[in-house]
Amino acid sequence: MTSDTTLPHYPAAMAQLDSVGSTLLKAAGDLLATEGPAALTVRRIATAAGVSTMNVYSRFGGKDGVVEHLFVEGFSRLGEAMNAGQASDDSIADIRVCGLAYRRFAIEHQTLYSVMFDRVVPDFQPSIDAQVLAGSTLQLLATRLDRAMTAGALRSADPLRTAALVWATCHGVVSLELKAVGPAAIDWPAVYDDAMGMIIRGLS
Amino acid sequence: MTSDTTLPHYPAAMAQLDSVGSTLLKAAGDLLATEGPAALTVRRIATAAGVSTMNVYSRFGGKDGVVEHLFVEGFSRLGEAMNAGQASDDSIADIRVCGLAYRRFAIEHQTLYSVMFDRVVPDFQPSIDAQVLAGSTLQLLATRLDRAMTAGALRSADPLRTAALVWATCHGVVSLELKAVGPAAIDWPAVYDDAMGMIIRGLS
DNA sequence: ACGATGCGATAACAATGTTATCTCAACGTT
DNA sequence: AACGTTGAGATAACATTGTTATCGCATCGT
Repeated sequence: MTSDTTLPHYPAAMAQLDSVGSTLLKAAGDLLATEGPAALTVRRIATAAGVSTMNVYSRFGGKDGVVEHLFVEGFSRLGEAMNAGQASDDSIADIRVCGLAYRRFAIEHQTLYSVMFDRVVPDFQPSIDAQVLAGSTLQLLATRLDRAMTAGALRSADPLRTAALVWATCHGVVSLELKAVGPAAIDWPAVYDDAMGMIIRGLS
Repeated sequence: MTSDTTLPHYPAAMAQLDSVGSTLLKAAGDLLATEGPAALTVRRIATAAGVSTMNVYSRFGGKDGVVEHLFVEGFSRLGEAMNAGQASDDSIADIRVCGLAYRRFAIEHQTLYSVMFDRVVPDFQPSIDAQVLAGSTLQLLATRLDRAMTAGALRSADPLRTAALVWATCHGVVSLELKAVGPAAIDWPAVYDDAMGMIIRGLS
């Protein structure tokens, strides 16, 4: 629903992409989604886009440039997903909705999520700008938490630091679920629900 | 302190390693710790150990075999670290000590931690046995939580599921800290303390 | 003492990211 | 209008990776 409006932190670099550049990016995204990070090779991206290998270098400066675009695009889409549910009169319920949207995004876009949060592409390090943009996703959550605090539903605290805590908790559960560490018997969706309950109770 | 005793889940494969094999493993571990996952190449491991490349294949079946050994060794050492503080009469304090030991391990062994929890080595997937062993680390935490529950310090719940929740929370905070996502202004050690407080309060 | 066997080192191979070379079409200048 | 220049893009080359094949030679059994 926010797709028709301009996102506040949307990367400027994405706007000045020509047709070949955007085709390459789309091919890379599809490749990542369908075959995983191992399929993200320069040659496969180029051939999937129907252009020659060198375009990756002239447009993006190399493989890492493509990955960085996927990285920032991932955070933009994550921000959209968390922002989908609008604010209601129940600030606690809003936080729950936000958390569930977070998990849904991670599950539905596992490989993209792994590019954003794991070091799945060797030697790739997001630029400072990209990291700042990634961090700005926290503001969404901080705003929601601040509202819950002023409404008295949560105890007062630094909203940004609290947002980091909530984010880390959600990320941790999703992360372990996706990596399948721990006994297979663990009901991770239930653990995620437990986590949201623990967050609400622990911060009240 | 448990290094002179047999660990319950210590991988049997490590016991039947000859001198060359253990030298290779040591070289790989040092390489990983000092230069990061990118330095973990078959040739560098072998030359660092002073043997020829083929030994990696005859001993471990390839690079992934070495990585799997580092993987299970990492979880064994993590288990040791979390088990270092013995049980006291304050079950809540024990849990805090356990959590702090977890963070210290992750910070002190960042690259090993990334092998254990990020997909930092392309195409490496731990075997089922290794995953089970990794999951068994949860038992340590589950035991501590169970004691706190029977002592009345925490509300009753499935200990294993609660352990998964606590583990995921700690992992999430450490993980985001190590990856430096989010604003640089965030005081992650403080967030970690917040997390432990939230856990205790949220599960009481 | 001689042949077989098997281990290990060297070399070869496929695939990766990246860089260099080369071609040729489009443009400006006279 | 013709010619030199420039620049983009494709092909090919290069270094490095994991892995496999080949070959030599020591060791063991008979």
